[in-house]
Amino acid sequence: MASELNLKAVNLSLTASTSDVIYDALRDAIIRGEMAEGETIRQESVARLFSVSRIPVREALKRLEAQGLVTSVRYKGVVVASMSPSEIAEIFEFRGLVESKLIEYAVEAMTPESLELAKGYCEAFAAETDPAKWGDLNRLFHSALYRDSGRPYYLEVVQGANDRVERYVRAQLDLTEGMARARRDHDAILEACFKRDARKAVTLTAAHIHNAGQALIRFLRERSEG
Amino acid sequence: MASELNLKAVNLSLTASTSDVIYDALRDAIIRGEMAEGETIRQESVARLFSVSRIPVREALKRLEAQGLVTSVRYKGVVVASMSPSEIAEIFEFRGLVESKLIEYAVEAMTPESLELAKGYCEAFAAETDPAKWGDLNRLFHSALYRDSGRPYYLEVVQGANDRVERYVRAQLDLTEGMARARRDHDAILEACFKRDARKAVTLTAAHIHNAGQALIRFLRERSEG
DNA sequence: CTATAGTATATTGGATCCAATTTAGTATAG
DNA sequence: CTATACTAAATTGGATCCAATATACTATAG
Repeated sequence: MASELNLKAVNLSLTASTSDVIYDALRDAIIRGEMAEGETIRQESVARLFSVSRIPVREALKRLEAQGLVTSVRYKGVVVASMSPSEIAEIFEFRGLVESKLIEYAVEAMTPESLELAKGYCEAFAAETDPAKWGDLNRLFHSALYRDSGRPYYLEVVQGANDRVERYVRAQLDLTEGMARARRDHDAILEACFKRDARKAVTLTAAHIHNAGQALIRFLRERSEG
Repeated sequence: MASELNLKAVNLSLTASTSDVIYDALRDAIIRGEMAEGETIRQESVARLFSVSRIPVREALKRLEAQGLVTSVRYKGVVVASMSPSEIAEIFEFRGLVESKLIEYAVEAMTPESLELAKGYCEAFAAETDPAKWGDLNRLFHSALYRDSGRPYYLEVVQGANDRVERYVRAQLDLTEGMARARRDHDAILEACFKRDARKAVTLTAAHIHNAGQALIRFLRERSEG
């Protein structure tokens, strides 16, 4: 009978709870840099924003805390986590280690669809003129590349690492050299993937992340001085 | 005046909330394998256990969910997460990748205190006759080795990875060959550290984790068949 | 006797209320 | 005028209550 009514079957057990919606929204806002680091998040103001009580807000905040995106002090509140240059450097180093492995595993297994997907994002990234969208396209491109790695846990960990530095990556891309460099790097990595040259893809990926990290640290140091 | 009263100064802001206590207790129980995988955790029963309301229990569960130690389905409840052999294998592979790097960074920087600490845990592990304590000592030994790596984020990630497989590692150590092998591996790794032979420590660590993973997977397959 | 519909119970998700603590503001002693 | 003690407001942590949903149970039609 459902077929007659032309209904799309959705598993209601898996629909998002209020807490989930708030978690996603806050995570997004933090990652995108829409909330300044160190800014305190008031339970009541978030609750008002979504017209709900503080209960689901608190649950969302606990999850964000577990992911390291906010830090919380009892009876004082939670603040958007901030990272020192050395912490940022460590995350980039870590990403280099893990994402190199991911691309190695993925290149061999990469399907034509994934290659086309990556190509699409790569081109969209290069063509995009709105800086606000660079971050998303950058991430979509890399995700497409790692898609066939067959390593869901690695992907989960890398996502967590990227979440923590995403706001800084976006800042770095805004630098004209940052974006130009990223475009060139992406083209080269994509080409290596098309050629099934895992070795080269690994080297390029490691260098890509390393360089982005270095440029970012330089940028942050300059900004803090000047 | 505090000095006269002979009080120990503690930062009250940092004391554990009810939610924290419950989180720690549940995490511990899950990791140690005291709760069977697939077992559902009822908010009310946990709340009664600690003589509190369900609110802090729910917050603790959200954190556990964010760490992947439980999975939750709306209106049904949360269950202790279970892992397939391939998921377990992936985690061991991942651990090999990251912990190899950790030992590499640590060996160069390792202080005499850390070496002594590791030695102490290594000996305690080898001498321990109570299988229930093997898991703790095993982890303490490895933590001591990585302590001076200067990579807090790596350590955080490795802890998360270990949390997910700890219960299986404990099962594997219970096998007589498992424990014997672990003792030998630990001795060799420790010796390499004392000799400041980073290269060797890396190789041995990678092999140690790889072998433990292999033995575990074999054990799990045998058990599921027989 | 079985399968289905309907009902009661158990459980989770969220709202509201109260307690504990911090923070901002005010008064007062020196 | 400044530093400290006190008070009031704001904020978080937790308890209790209600709503939404799932599960177990019962009755009934066939």
